[in-house]
Amino acid sequence: MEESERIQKQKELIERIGRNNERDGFQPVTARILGLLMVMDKEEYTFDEIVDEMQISKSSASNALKILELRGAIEYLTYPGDRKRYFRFVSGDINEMIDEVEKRMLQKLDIMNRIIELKKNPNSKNAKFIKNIAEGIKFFIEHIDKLKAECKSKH
Amino acid sequence: MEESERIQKQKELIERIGRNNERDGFQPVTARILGLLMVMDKEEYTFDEIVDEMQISKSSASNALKILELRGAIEYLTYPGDRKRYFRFVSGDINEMIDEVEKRMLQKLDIMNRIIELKKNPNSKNAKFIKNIAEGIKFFIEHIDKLKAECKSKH
DNA sequence: ATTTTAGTTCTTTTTGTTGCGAACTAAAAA
DNA sequence: TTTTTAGTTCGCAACAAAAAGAACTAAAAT
Repeated sequence: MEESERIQKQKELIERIGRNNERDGFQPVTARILGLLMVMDKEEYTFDEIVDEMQISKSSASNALKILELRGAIEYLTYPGDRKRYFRFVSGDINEMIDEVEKRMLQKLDIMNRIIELKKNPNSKNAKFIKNIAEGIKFFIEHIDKLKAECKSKH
Repeated sequence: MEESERIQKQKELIERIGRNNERDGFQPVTARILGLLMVMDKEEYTFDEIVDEMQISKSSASNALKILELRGAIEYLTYPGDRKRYFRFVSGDINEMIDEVEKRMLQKLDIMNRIIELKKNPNSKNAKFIKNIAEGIKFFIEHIDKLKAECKSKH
């Protein structure tokens, strides 16, 4: 593959990652900056390089970078005698991802249990449906816990 | 607990479920109608009852119910000699939920692999980070598959 | 001391979403 | 045949979210 073609494909991938990250609650510009820092060969981008590369305003860049840093998705470093910040992607590990999935499942389980508690007739078809879902979620969460333990012992 | 208090708590729970469902990509009214059909004791609501209960316009109800039906979250049935549709919640089972989680993980894995493919230097720090995430995701997906198999044999 | 650099913060503009109401349709009832 | 019922569709107004721009700050360079 030619160099220019490869870079073109990297740019397209940033767009795809951007859309994917939006589903995790990042806003468009933020989502794509994270993509940039993940796919390109350059490992450290300055503020101005990001503004330039993404064709966005300084304010958008400033806000996006702040959010990404707070979420622990990126970090920046500085070099002596250079006032610029150098931003780079930080790898979040698999445990964090699993925790995220588990947290959402726990929230859903909590809701299901609350629905059941508030049912007048706990044997209605609807109540049984909900109980069944709650059982399934419980099963899933238990196995996620086992998986996390396994994951920890492996590393 | 008194009857009126219980119903009050059910209404509050609908609001909570609504916010939770919004995170799954449902819009506010849609998210809360799904909550209504999950928590209340009444198992079948007509179009007008939903309009009435949620204090929304017919058009909002119409659109929300269409979306919920297309997504397979609710269904409706009719009774002979009665033109009204009776809507009710349908339980999606745990396998669907697990599939959903797995699908998103597969998308992420695909993205990670694509990033690695397009790297100029596959041994850069950044590339190693990405490889590490990909490994973790692969590990997770494999265990999800085992879990699904186990889940199936149980039912 | 003034200018430049590297950003931040506040305000405005642009863009997108949400839900309503009015007009419509198709079937059933009167 | 006209009216009522049970909805659907479309356009619009109100609102919310995102990004831009302008004004600002603090440190460094000239």
